[in-house]
Amino acid sequence: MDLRALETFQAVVATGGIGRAAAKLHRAQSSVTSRIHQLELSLGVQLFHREGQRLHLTASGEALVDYAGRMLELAEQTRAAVRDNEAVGQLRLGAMESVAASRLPYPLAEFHRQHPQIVVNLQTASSRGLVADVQAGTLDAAIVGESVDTTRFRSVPLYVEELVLVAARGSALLREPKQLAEGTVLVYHSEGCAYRRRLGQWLEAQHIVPARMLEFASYHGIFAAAAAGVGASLVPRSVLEVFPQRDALSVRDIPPRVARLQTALVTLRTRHLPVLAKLEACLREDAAAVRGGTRRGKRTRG
Amino acid sequence: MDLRALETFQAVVATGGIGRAAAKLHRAQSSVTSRIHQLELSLGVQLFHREGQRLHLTASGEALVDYAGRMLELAEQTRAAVRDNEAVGQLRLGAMESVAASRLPYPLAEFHRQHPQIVVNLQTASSRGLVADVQAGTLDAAIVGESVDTTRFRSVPLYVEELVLVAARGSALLREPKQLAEGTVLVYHSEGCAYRRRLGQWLEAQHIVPARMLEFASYHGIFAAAAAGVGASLVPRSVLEVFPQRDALSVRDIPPRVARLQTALVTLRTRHLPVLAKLEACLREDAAAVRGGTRRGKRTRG
DNA sequence: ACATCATCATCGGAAAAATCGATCATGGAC
DNA sequence: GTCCATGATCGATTTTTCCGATGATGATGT
Repeated sequence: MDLRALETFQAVVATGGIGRAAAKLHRAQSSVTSRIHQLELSLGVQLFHREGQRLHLTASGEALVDYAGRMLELAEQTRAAVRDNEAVGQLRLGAMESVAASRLPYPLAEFHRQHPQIVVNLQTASSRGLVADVQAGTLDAAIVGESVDTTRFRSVPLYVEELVLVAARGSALLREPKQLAEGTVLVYHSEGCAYRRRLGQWLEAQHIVPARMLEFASYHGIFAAAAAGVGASLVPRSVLEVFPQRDALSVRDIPPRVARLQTALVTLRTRHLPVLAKLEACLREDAAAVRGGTRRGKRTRG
Repeated sequence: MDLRALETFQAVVATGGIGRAAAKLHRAQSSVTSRIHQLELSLGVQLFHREGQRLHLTASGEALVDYAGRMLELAEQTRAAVRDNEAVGQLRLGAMESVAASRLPYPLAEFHRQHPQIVVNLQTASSRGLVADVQAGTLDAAIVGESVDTTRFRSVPLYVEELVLVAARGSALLREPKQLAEGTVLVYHSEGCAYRRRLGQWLEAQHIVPARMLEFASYHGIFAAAAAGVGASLVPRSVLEVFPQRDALSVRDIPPRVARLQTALVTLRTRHLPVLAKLEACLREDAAAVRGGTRRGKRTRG
């Protein structure tokens, strides 16, 4: 049984003749005849009763009419369903460097696995810059640690980052927050960085003014400097976890109120891309898995 | 999209690999690869994400898994449905000569159209003989004008025959029933004939004893003799209607109580043939059409 | 009665598709 | 590094599908 044979059969029934069906299907009459015969053979049943020139449906044939219609309909639905699940084009996604480094690799891989046709354009910037880019339409979506105007933006909570103080293993800087005033604080170079702002607010509330500040363009730089004993920094624990030489660093928690920072996927309410919903699904699923500690397929290498 | 391609796809998903699917389907690995590629091409969609050697379903692929299952299931149902509607074998049907001549041609043609594989073995005999044959198992079913024992037989009412008196056009025999005593009465040769019995009862009730009786083996004989002025006979109007030279005959009604005779399809309760149900359906439908006067496809030739 | 038309079946060859076997490419395991 | 498992690719072969021509059959028109 073949879908094309069913179509042929349906055409013969609809037009009431093999010749007319052949014309309708732009095929030779002999082809239609063969096809019907083959269908009858494969079903082991006579579909038409031939008396002279005219064809009449047999009981089996009448049964098949119904099922053929259903099968072809389902085939059409299948094509449509598969088509609808196929997203094409590109997706411009922005994220904070920290998120891009620690959180995104897995869900983005998953997304690409599910939608190989989508070209994901990932840019990193500060939270404020990202929100501005989404607003400007330069980005389709961004993952930020900012709270945004919910009238213009749609904001889907994703990960809760926990900020921790890090410094070289054994460094005196972590013993008490006040010690930070004596040393160098390593910060991300952009003013729009949500973590840097959080750090600034915390220090200010405690009337701590660091002796020196060093700006870095990447977390690798910050970690390298911290590990070398240059100073201390406030970083998300998730980023620290993907830092290869994290054994060279000491970590110190800070009060949860200051430490916890919600990140969210932010999109313009006016922009509705079907692809975006798929990406959002991947991210939410991953965030949920991270919260539950059961990220499937996660490979922990020795 | 092809059902075999869907099976292949399903096998690949089930076994988790093209090679294993090929083994399962007893096909070469390259064939499966081609088939999947062709399926992807025909759907215009990437079903698997190839990273290195392993295959992962894309979102489109996952959608197809569901639909492929449904399609193959429906295909199986189709095969089953068509098979179930296919009846094979032979059917031994008995009928009174009158019914066989006047009523059966159309519904039997319809039945044969619907079930070309069934060999219908039609025998004519008297009502009593037919019932005996059904009882003996020589016949699968019979159409008779008898009332039968409903504990052993199943009886489905079909046609109501109307018996009429016929004789040569202008014959005096039809003027009054009593005239029959003066002439020759033409009867069917079997004692078991329901019509003949009805005639006998009627004449007896009126204390009419025909001068002569002639037995015939067929209605053609009776009609020919009647038309030739040999005598009168009591025949079903339906048979008269299919007699070509009916213009040579005069017809006279008799009281409905005597004239009307119900025929029925009789089968043994212990015998259940699926084919028989189909035949019964054809006969009932035809009988209903005759009652309603709307027998479809009936061709009245000029 | 005869020719004509419409219809479907059959046949042989051509075109297309599916399959196979062998080989290559790639990434992981030892 | 070498093996091993896995798919992709290629050319040859087999199978399937299609076409065009021809034949058979019954209805229609003259």
